[in-house]
Amino acid sequence: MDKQIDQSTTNPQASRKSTGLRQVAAVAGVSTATVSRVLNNPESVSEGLRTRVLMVIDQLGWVPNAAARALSSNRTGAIGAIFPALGVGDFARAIDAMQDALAARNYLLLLARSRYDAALELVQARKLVERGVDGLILVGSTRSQDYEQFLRRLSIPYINSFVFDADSAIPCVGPDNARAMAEMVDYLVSLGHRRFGMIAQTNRNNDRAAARRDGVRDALARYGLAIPPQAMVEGEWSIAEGRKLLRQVLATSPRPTAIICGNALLAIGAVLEAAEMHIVLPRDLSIVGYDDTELMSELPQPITTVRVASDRVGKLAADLIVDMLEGQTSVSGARIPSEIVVRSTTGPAPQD
Amino acid sequence: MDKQIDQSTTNPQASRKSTGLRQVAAVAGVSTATVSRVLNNPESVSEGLRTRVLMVIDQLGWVPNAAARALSSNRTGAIGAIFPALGVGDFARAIDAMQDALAARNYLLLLARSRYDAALELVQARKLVERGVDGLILVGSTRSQDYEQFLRRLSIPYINSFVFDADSAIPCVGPDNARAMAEMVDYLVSLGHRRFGMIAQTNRNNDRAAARRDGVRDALARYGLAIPPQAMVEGEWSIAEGRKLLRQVLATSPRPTAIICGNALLAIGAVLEAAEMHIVLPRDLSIVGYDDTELMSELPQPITTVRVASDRVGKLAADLIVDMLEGQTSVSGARIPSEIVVRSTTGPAPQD
DNA sequence: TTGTAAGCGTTATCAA
DNA sequence: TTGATAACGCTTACAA
Repeated sequence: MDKQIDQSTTNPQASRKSTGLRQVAAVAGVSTATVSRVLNNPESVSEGLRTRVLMVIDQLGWVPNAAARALSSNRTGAIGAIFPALGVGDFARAIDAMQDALAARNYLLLLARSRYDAALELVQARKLVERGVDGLILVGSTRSQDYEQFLRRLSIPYINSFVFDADSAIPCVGPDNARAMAEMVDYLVSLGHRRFGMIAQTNRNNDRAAARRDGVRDALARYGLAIPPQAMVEGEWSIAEGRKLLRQVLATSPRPTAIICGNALLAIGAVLEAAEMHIVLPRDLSIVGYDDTELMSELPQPITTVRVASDRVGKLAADLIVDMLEGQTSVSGARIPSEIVVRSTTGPAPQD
Repeated sequence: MDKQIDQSTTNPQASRKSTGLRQVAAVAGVSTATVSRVLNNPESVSEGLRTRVLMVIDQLGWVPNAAARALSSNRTGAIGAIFPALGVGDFARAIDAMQDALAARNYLLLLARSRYDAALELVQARKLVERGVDGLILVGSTRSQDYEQFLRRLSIPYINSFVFDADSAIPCVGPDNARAMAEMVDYLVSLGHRRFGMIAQTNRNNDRAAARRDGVRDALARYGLAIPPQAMVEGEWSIAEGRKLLRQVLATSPRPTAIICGNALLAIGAVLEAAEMHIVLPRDLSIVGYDDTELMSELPQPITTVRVASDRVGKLAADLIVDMLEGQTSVSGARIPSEIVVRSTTGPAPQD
């Protein structure tokens, strides 16, 4: 009796440890090294042993312990990404694509959110590094000194996304925000517009928004034009703000004939508010946005906007960082092209 | 000279290993156990040593290695969550709140996406468990046999979110989907509606959508009413589908006077399409949605809908799973209340 | 309150 | 191709 009861506890093989690589090795009658090789370097094991080990693994239902693996190999197979927001337009699409691309190459995506807060972003980066991510995907390219220093000391690769700078020392994957906006300005000027307003996305810790604003400013300057300070306002990311800010911009005199919005929701808000003010687009006013979400084309008045293939940003960023880790020779960034999608909110400038 | 130059490389202390807990201990003149305690159980260390150790940690810029920690303690401090989609309405809000709540309690959120695919969800769950998550937050409560078995064998806790079932053996945090819809039906019936149509979200691997549909059906049955098969259609999650399906439902005869949509985008599409068909809401037709995104109230015609505090779902789910891990006594689920938000798309049923 | 030292479950080096 | 065995960087009995 006693013996039977105690068996599971006293039997050294059974009791010592739950199923682990050691147990697999014991049952298969091979060394632990061989089991490990079957997983990480199957070609280096003879076929006979390989199939035998795989059978035992399956039979025992063994699942390797990621922590032990990470500790021993100094790699986790996880990539960290820090986004200002996760559920928002282009980021959401990029994240989906990124996750798929990483999964396809057997990496896990660890997501963090910085809320457009520089200090929080550094905290998040630290946490991800603690977790042992093998690489880091960041958004933008402008950072604090502390942050720069932290990154430089890192022994893991990282890249910038949603920006593109050919001269950057670290790889970038994204659109050229300034250029995209410059193209939009070219288009509007070609329609005869000379008086502009802008409902920009706030610049706070957002170099993409800043680049878009600069792109507009510089492009206008090339035509000898400028946006008067009162007609240049900023908001975050909401329809309500777009509505409010449109009224603000239209209150300036002389009234702009074209208004450039810094993101999709601001543009939607502006267009909806214009309708409520009985302003007819594009007869009385042209409005454009940035980012081409489903809403931009499905609302009663489809909105002219800049389209960036965010899913390509995500996929390429993921592939790039993995390439860097796996020692590909040619790892450089990529400029994701942007295009102007002309819809019904833009037309010739009204005659004075 | 030589000595100075070589110091950093030959000094055994400096060269042997990069900064680790051992080095911190050496520099602070304490044992490794004390350093560990300072991090994990600060009260058990005298104040003098504690501050000394903390200074050294800061000075050396030491970052603990999560893998080693996990291996040694058998806890990772990570919670896994699997959502059908990440960037969509209520899930996006819940994820944000979840992440904040977990961070506040020093846990990391590991996100995975199942795309409403049952097989993929099980794969994701396996991966998260391999990674060593301490707990799992799932969406819904209906799963395949394999999946159920996998979860039962797990030694870590898990919970269901976005559903509520008081009788469930495992904790649920979410709204009562059926009840929310039943309340909507009560409201519409009280307005005199008797002929209903439904643009449901597809049921495929989505027990929330199924519950909402059942909720509508059962509530109508209590009034002796039913939706004819042709007036019951389903779509995924897009404005375009909402538009198309509205036409389909309105083509049935007799024409419904009230149409219930299974999610926000379907409702928005239906309302926009109605406007294009010159159908005046709510005079000619009432339309309601589910989920209260910003768009539901900001579009030209604000839409009557069900509001669920998704951020509370996220926060409570996070707190609940951590409570379970930290051995709180009373861990039970929570029903998150829902409410009907009446806007301009609903009114008395038109007279025949 | 503090220290000693034995793991935790893998990988990877070296020999065979 | 395979096997022994020493790390990997922490946590945690147990002892002092």
